[in-house]
Amino acid sequence: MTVQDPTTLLDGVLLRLRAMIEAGELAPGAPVREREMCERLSVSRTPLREALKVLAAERLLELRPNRGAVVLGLTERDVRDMFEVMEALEATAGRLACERATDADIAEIQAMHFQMHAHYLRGELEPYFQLNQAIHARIVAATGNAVLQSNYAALAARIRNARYLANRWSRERWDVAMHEHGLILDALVARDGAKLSEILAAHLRGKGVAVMEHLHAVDDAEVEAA
Amino acid sequence: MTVQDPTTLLDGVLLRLRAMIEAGELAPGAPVREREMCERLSVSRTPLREALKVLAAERLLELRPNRGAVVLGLTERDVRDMFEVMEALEATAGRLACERATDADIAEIQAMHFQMHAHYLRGELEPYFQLNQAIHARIVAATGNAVLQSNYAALAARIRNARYLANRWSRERWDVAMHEHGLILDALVARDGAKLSEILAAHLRGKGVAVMEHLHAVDDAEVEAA
DNA sequence: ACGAGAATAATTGCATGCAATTTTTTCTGC
DNA sequence: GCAGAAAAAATTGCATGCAATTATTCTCGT
Repeated sequence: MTVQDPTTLLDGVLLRLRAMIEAGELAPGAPVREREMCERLSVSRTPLREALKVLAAERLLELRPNRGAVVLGLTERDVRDMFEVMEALEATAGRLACERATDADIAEIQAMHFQMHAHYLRGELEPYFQLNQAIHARIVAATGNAVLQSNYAALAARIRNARYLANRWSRERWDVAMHEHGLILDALVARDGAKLSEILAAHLRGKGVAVMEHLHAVDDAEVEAA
Repeated sequence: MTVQDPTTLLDGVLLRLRAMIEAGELAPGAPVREREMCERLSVSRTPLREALKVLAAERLLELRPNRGAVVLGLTERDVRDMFEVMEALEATAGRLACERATDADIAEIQAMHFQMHAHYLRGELEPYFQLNQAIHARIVAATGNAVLQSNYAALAARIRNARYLANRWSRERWDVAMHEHGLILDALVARDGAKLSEILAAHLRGKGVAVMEHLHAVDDAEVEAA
C-alpha cells in the first residue's frame, strides 16, 4: 500500500531518469554507473538496466557494450538534422491542424498565445519558453495524428536536453519570434493551412539558425577559454 | 569462441524478435510469453525482457503490466497517421536529397530503379517491393540527415508489420506506381528538389489511399465471413 | 447443469548472484 | 623515475530465485 503511482518500477525509473537528463542533472557525456544510480533511485539493477535500454532506444543515452551508458549530447549536425525534421513535422501539423482542429482547440491555443504574449511584454523568459513549447505541442496535438505527435514530442525532448539552446536570446530574435507567433495564430484562426504551414516552417528555420549561431558562439567561447 | 556476432545477447534477441514480427511469425495481437520465447531463443528472461521493453518503446509491442506483452497491430487510424507523417518525411527527403546527394548516390538509386523496373516488367512482385522500399530508404539516406533517416526507418518498419498491405495490388495501381517512380528518378537526376518533393508526396498519398482501400476490402471480407 | 468463489497453477516484476570483461592499482625491470 | 606487465578491484551481462499478481481449475450450492 505504498504511494507508487507509476504502475511499475521501470516506469518510475524512466520518468526520473528522463527528468534528470532534461534538468541537466545528468550532463551530456556523463557516464551512468549502474550501482550508483540504483542507490540514488532506490531500485535494483534490473529495472534500472531496462530503463537504460529504453532510453538508449530513444537516443537519450548511448550504450557501450561492457562499458556502461553515457548521456548523449548533441553535435551541431544533430541539431541541424533535428531542426530539419521538426520543420517538416510542424509544417505538416500546421496544414492538418487547420483542417481538423476543433474550435475549442483553437480557442485554447489562442488563450495560451495571449498568456505567452503577456510574459513576453514583461520580459519573463522562462515562462515564455514554457508556453512557447506548449503552444507548438498543442498545435501538433490538434491534428489528431498520434504518430505525428509522438514523433514530434520525441524530437522536442531530445532538443530540450541541449539546454544551452534555451536561454540567451537576442532581443531582436525574441521580437521576431513573437511577431511570428502572431502570424501563426492569425493563420490558425483563419484556418489557412497553407499559410500556417509556411509560417511554422519559417519560424522553425529562424529558431534553428539562431540556435546554430548560438552554438557557434559557445564553441568560440570555449576555444578562447582553452 | 562461438559465432555470436551480435555484440550482446540483447542485440541478438532484438534482431530475432523484430524479424519474427516482420515475418508475421508473431502476428498482431499474439501474446509473447516470456518463458516460451526464452526457450525459442535460447536465452534467459533477462535479455528477453530488456528486448521487450525496447520493442515496446518502438511501438512494435504493447506491454500490459503484469499481463505480458502483445504484438501491436495497426488500426486504420494508425495507418492513416503513419502515412501522413511518412509523406512529410519523404517530401523533405526529396528536397534535401536533391541538394545534397552525391553523384554516386544518384547513380546507385538509378541502378536500383532500373533493376526494379525489370522486376516490374516480369511481374515479380516480391523483389519489386523489396527494391521499392530500398529505393525510398536510399533517397532518405542520401539526405545525409541521420535523424530523418531513423525516424523514417522506424515508421517503415512499423508499417511493414502490417503485411496485408504489401501483396494484392491492382494492376492499374502498380502501373501508376511504376510510372511515378520514373518521375521520381527524373526529378532526382535533374536535382529538382521541389518537384521530387511533390512527386514523392503524391506517390505516398497514392500508396496510402490504396492501402486504406485494401484495408476496407479486408474488413468487408471479414464482415461477410462472420 | 451452471455460476460464484476458493484453491491451484502459471506468469510477471524485481532482487540477487556469478562469470566475463573492463578499469584501476600495484609490481617489475630497466 | 617510468613504461609496461600482472594482479586486484570494479563494472557489466546474464541467469536464477522469490514474492506478487493474474489466469485457470476445482468445488459447492442452487
